[in-house]
Amino acid sequence: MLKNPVVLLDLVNRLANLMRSEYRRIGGEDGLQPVHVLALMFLEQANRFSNTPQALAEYLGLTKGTVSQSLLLLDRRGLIERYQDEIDRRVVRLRLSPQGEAFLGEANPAGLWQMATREISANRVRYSVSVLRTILYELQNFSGGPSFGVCNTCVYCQRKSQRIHHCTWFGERLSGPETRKICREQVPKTGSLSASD
Amino acid sequence: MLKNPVVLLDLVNRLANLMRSEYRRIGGEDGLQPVHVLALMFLEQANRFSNTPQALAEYLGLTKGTVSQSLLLLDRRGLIERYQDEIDRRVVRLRLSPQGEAFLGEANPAGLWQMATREISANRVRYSVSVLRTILYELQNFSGGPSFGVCNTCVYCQRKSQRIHHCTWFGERLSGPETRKICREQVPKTGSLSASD
DNA sequence: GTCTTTAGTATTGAATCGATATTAAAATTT
DNA sequence: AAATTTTAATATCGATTCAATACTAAAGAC
Repeated sequence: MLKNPVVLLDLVNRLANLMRSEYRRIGGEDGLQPVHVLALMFLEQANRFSNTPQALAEYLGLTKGTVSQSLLLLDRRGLIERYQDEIDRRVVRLRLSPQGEAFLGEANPAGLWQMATREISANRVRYSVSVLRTILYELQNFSGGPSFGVCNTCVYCQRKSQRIHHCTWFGERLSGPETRKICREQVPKTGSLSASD
Repeated sequence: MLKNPVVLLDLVNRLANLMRSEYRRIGGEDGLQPVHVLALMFLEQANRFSNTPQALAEYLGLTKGTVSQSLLLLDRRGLIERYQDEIDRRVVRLRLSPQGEAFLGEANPAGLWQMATREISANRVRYSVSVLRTILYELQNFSGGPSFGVCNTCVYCQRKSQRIHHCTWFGERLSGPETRKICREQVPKTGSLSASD
């Protein structure tokens, strides 16, 4: 007897397995493993508070030592750049190199997914996003890690005017595009969690 | 700029990463890797047309050689049993051993997930299941593998009477409990795909 | 100024994983 | 019916991931 939440878990597992195969296929041509493709995808989306090895390790659910190795490889291949943080000099910042961006542009790891979701209405996608986001938030509550949500759905993200946003967590101004990236400190607004049934 | 389907993909990836960590934590006490826990979970749910190494390989998105190694380990640990198919003697059938069932019962790999989804209404879960199932079906259309859905949502599953179901694909009778397991040949009914918006 | 904490890296060993080759049974063709 | 091809699964091997441990360096606490 299969209860519905378990069916949902099974679907998430299986979808992730399928996409993992896709990442393997895509990365294989360049000698990259699935985890490398996932890392590049993360760096493409991470905002400036979340582009560190530590954040990536939490996102992937791996140890920082393991992730350090993967980053070494990506660095050797010239797909990412590493630079020291100005203020806290222990912190390493990561960004995609032009080659890294070119790789993502050509390989397009989400392409298969986009084809598969093409026929699904925006409403249904939005609704599912809201449900999965709730689960993610609850999961991280129980297991202690950050939830990595999109900035503009966060309680700390305040809209000051047409173009200016402000993060009350980090106490910094945010540009419009920045608020559409992924942040490790994101805490979802209750509004964005309980979409109408 | 993040489009909504990509946000959904990101959520699926991240949820799967988190659950993978959970599987690692749970299996670690018994020296099992995440992939072993996933395999046991699959065998718990697979119906009698889908309990083979081949099907497991397709489910996990790995090669059959790789999966063969994992099964060897699970067999050595006494967590699964392998037996030959009566009719096609190339085929190996797999099932959980009593120890395997005991492990899943105690470790409860989906426990964290069930806690995280406890507060989410059955409607919202059902709706999300329907959306993800559609995506899974589309994904497998593009990439060629089977979709592994629950039997009773399949076009081939015919209800003959109160208790008797019939699979028009394999041409065999199915018991009620069997129709709630996962099948590799499942093709979702259109009804179960397009839940109302 | 010492101690503790935190971010990241190096090293090592176990385990996954794919590629290739092989075995054995079934299906197909001639 | 014999030969060929296909299919399910396993064995071997080498490359790669990954965790564990130890380590360095910077920041923060006392």
